[in-house]
Amino acid sequence: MIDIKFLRENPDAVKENIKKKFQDDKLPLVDQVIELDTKRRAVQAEGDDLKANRNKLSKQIGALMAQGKKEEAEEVKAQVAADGEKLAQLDNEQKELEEQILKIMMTIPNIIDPSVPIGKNDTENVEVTKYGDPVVPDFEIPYHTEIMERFNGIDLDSARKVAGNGFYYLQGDIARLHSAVISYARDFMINRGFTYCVPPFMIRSNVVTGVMSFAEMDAMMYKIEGEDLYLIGTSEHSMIGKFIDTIIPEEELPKTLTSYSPCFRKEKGAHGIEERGVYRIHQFEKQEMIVVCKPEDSAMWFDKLWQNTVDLFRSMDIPVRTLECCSGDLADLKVKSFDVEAWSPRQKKYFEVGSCSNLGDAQARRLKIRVNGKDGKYFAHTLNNTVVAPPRMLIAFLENNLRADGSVAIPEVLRPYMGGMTEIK
RNA sequence: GCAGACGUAUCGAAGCGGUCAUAACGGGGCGCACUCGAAAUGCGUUUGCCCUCCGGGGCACGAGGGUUCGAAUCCCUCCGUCUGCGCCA
Repeated sequence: MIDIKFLRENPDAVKENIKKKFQDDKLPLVDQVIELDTKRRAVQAEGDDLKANRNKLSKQIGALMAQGKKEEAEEVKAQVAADGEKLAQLDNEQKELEEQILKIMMTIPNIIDPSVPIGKNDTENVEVTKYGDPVVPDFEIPYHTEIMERFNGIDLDSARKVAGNGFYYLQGDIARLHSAVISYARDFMINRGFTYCVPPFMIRSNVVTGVMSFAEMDAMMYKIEGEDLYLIGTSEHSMIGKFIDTIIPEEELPKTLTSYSPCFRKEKGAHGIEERGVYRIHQFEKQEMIVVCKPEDSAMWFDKLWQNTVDLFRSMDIPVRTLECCSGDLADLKVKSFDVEAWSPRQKKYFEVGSCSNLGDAQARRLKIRVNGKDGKYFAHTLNNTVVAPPRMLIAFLENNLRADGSVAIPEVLRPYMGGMTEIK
């Protein structure tokens, strides 16, 4: 969410930004919200005057009552009552206007970074850098579930019976590998100075609306029946929510946290969960990183964050590349975003395994996350990035470490987490 | 889950229908004075948001409603904390 003051003073910049995101249908909203805002301020001014008057008269009544001048007090009471209806009406009007303004402001996209490439949708995302050689071996790489099944590592049939499509049982060495990756990723981030955190896996609706847009909420979040609780779609939600309504002393920044959680997603819309296997599912586990920092530091942190994911994958010898989200593919709350993609020797292309985002002050404004600085208070900047989401990373892992004889090599760094195993066979 | 108590600034806490909200009183922090320096002492300072014709004005006592001319104070709902009982990994 952008600052309405900024919108008021720079309507053209906001419109230009909307155009860059190819959301021209939202253009009229800018003038609309300015008009509503002007009205709101007028209504507030009028209401405030009436309240000032009421406060003054109420004080007089108090004084008169104290002196025992009952009749005079009654007279003044009548005066206050006269404005009562008008005041109630103005209050209502103001509230209504504020709601309308907020609703629109929530849909106006955040101002994107000047470096973001302009493009309509994900087909126009831009490759930034490749890391490692995308090797295609001379033997055939089977579909990832097939590799898993060879080791009796997955049971999708039972999962479908128990929970439906989009769930899985991981078993044996594959399940162990899954946990090993999470543990390794956790320690990897701890070694880079991040603080490990296990957050709540459910959050209240006010946190949900603070961290994501309505569209995302509808497509992603599972609601707990009869409670004001949602299952988190990523630990980013509870980790950013941790700072709701706080004023952080400037010297405590940056907050650099790495969190573990299961993630629950409806995956409603575009691709659904038709895809076979564990690529797109309703439940997965993820190691995440988030940063809360000063505005001037967020660009620097953005680069550090995606670099962490690249380094993690490279330490397991998986080729990756970074892909920059173009303007049209960028979620409304985001200033800039990179996907980290891993190489799939089977598909002979890269596929998404992580997403790194700089939200600027958009989440902070919604959640009231402020910093107490030398020159006053300001909204913090927030960022988040996937360290690793194992089901998806297992695909990359198995495909890239599969040998011609059907065994899977365990890279050096993971062995301590696998009880010393050097391969799965 | 049941019952009771509670939620006021940075912390403890007073106020329980108007004279109490930049909030009493106390602690802490910061600044100044005294001092060679420190301690002690003294003085000062220490919430956020909205509007503004920059004179001011409004809002906020966990959150949201209600009663009232007027609510921190009375009533209702919700959230949270504590204590006891119950239940549970």
